[in-house]
Amino acid sequence: MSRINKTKYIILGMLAIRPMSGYEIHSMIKKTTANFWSESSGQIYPNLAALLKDSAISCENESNDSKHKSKIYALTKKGLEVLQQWLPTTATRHPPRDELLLKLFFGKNMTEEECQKLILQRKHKAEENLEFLTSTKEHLEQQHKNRADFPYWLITIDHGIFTAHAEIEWCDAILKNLKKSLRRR
Amino acid sequence: MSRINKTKYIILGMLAIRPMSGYEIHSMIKKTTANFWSESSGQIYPNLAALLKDSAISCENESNDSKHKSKIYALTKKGLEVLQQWLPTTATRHPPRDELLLKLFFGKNMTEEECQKLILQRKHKAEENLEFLTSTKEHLEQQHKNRADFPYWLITIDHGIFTAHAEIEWCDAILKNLKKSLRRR
DNA sequence: TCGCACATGTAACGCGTTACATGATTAC
DNA sequence: GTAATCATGTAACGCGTTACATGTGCGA
Repeated sequence: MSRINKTKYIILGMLAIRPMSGYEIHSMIKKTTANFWSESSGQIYPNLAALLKDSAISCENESNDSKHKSKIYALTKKGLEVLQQWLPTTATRHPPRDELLLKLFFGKNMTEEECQKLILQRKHKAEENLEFLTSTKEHLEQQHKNRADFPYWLITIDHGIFTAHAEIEWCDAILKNLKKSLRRR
Repeated sequence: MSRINKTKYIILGMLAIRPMSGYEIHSMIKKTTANFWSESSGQIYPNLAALLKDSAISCENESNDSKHKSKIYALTKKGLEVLQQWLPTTATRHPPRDELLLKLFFGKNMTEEECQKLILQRKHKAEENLEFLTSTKEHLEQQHKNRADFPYWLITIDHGIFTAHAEIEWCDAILKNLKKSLRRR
């Protein structure tokens, strides 16, 4: 039951921002929700077709200004209702999968140097991510401050920032412990 | 490529702790790695068979003391090598999926009360989890302090604790903002 | 002209969950 | 007796990724 296809909802949500082509939806997802949600085109196009069939979205063939011709989809009244019905329902957790933690759980079977290396990789990723999120936040505050979406987008970015900070602190804390035990040998 | 079956590795890792039955592996996973990794029996049993075929594990039918008869699996030398080869390789990220963040990203299409409710649900979950992790940590420190596994298990628990704290702080921060804007209406 | 971004799609594949089947033993 | 736990498995299903196919327009 929890394995229900949510691609439809992210499509509806994106089209609630403004009408878009499938390609635009995909790039939007990669640009804005990459930290907490991803979709592949292999999911998007079939779901667009299904939503169209259910008349949750409408489609207009547009060759906008002699440029690339694309299918511009728009949310219908029914589509908005479907979205609004889903949004307030309790968010289900899909099973967690953090490969680094799994490896560290079995860390006894590695050298401590190998452990250290894995943790450092994670730390670097978190630092990069933090930097990216911070600059995205600034950009958002400058460019889209007055959009109705703005406060909600900020919420998701802040989540990433809080999480990245925690990740870095955790890495530092356990790296310190590892160094201690490495020195003791 | 990144969709490679990791169930085999968690099985090998668990058997590196001590020989176990499939059922024990499953309960162990539910008890110890639930926060960052889960497996269903539909994954475990077929993978046990595959590992046995590859002679990465061995199997002994044991009816231990007239109790339930179960198949006790043990890691072979080859199995340990497979595990040790995998562990130090860079941990790959599987695509993230956080349904709450997705919903909040589209929060414009909800009432702020609905948003608030969703966030509170998350906060409660994080608080419960934090409590559970803290008591688990205490229990571990009392009971398993001298196991070689202990420091590594602690690392994964600490990750959960750091993350839960961050989650709670984030919830509080954005709830405060929501309340402000609710009051402004 | 070569590559990149734009643009839409399909097919294969397999991972992982859910649900079910079966049966023993223990505890109330 | 009947519910819960121990214990092992299988089958269906579908989600999601990867890879591929196809083609346009633009800039270096």
